[in-house]
Amino acid sequence: MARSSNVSMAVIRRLPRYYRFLDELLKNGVVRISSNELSSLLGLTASQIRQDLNCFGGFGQQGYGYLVEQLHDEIGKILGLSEITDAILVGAGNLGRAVANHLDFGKRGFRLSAVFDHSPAIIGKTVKDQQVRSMDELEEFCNKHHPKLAVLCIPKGAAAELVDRLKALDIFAFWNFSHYDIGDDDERVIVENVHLGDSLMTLSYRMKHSES
Amino acid sequence: MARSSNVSMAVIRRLPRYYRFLDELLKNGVVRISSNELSSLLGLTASQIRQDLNCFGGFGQQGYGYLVEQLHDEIGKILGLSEITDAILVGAGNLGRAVANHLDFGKRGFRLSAVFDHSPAIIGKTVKDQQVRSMDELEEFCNKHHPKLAVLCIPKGAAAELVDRLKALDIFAFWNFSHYDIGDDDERVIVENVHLGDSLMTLSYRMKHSES
DNA sequence: TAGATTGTTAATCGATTAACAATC
DNA sequence: TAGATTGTTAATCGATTAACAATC
Repeated sequence: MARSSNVSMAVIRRLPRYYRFLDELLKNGVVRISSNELSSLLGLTASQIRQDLNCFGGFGQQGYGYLVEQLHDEIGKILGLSEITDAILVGAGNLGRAVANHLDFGKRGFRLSAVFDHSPAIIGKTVKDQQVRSMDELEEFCNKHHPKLAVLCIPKGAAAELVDRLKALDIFAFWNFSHYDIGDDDERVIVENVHLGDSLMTLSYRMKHSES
Repeated sequence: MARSSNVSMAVIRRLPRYYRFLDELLKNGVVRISSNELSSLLGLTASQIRQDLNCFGGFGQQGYGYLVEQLHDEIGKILGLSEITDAILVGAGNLGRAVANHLDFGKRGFRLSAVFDHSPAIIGKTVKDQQVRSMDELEEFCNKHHPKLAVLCIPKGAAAELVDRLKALDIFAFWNFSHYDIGDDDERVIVENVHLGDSLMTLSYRMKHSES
C-alpha cells in the first residue's frame, strides 16, 4: 500500500461511499466490476474512481476490472475498520442516545466503551448496553482505559471547556455534534464536525433559490 | 442582490458557518468587523471571505469593514431562513426523534408540520408537539398541506420506495439520514445526504493514518 | 492474438489566494 | 487628506477529466 498521508480530503471522503456500494454489490453476489460500471452506479467519472483508488495502490487487473470482494476489503483496510479503537460518548441526551443506538460503531473501526452525562436524571440509565456514568468519573475512566475518540453530543456552551478537559486525558479525536467549531489551531487534533443545523440551512438555500 | 444560481456549493456550504459566527459576534455586542478579523476567527483567508460575500453583493464599506448585524441579516436572507417552508419527518425512531427535538427548524427556514412512522408502537405518541401519524395518512396530509421537504430517518431498505412515493406527492427536497444515496439522476430533486456512518469512517481513516 | 480495461501522465477546469485599484 | 479595507481582477494552486500506453 502506498504511503497514505498527502491523500486529499476530497478522496478520503469518497472512500466510505465506495465501501458502501461495494458492500452492496458483494451482497448481491457481483464478483467483478469495471471502473466504468462503478462510475455509473456512483454518479462519478470512471477516471476519478481509478485516480482515487490509485492513491492507495493498484487493486485492479488490466483488461478485466476489479474483484468486488478484494476491493471492498482493501478499502476497509485503508479506512482502518478492523483496527478497533475505543471511543466514549459525552452527552446522552436525545441526540447522543440516537447516535449510540443508530450506528454500528464496531463495523466502522470503533467500540463505544463508555457513556457520560452531566444530568442526574440520566446517569445510571442504560444506553446501548452501557450504564451512563457521571462526568465526575471521566478522568478515572480515561486514565484506565485510554479511549482515543470522543463523540460530543453536548450543548454548544459546554464544548470548549470539555475539549480541553479531554485533551488533558490524551483524547485528540472528536466527532462533534455540538454547534461549536472545534478549533483547527491545535495540530494534534482530528475533528469531524457534524453540523446538522448548517446542513439544514444549505437545504434552505438550495430550495429557496431553485427555479420552480 | 446578485443572481444566486451559479454560486458554487463550496461557497454555499460556508454560508451557515459565517452566519453562526456573526450571530455569536452580534450576541457579544460587536458592531463592526473586517474580513481580516473574521478570517482569523474562522480559519479562512480574508480574500476568500470577501470573494464569497461578493457572490451575493457588496455588503461592506471600503475602509471600514462590515457591520455585523447587517451582514448577519443579509446572510440569513440569502439562506432564506425567514421564508418558512413546511417539512415533514418520516421515521420517528431514535434518530428521527432526536433530529426533531434537537434542532430548531424555525430558525433555519422550516416548520416541522407532521411526523410519520410505520410502527404501531410509535404511532400516536408525541414527538415535538406532534402526534405521530400512520404512514397511511401520508397522501391525505400532503395533498392537504403541501409540505416541500421530507426529513428521512428510515432504514436504508425503505428509502428508494419512499422517495418515489413522496415525489408523487410533490415533495422533491430531502434531508436524508438513511444509509441510502438518493439518486442525482432526477433534475428536480434537491438532496442533502447526512451519512453519519461515512462521517465516522473518515474519522477512522484519519486517526489510523496520523503519525502518533 | 485481439479486446478490454487498468494505471498513469497530460490537459482542463474550478476554487483559492494574492494583489491592487477604488473608495469610504 | 491619509489610512484602512473593500470589491474585483489576475495568478496560483489543486482537483477533475481526458487520453493513451501498458498489460492482462
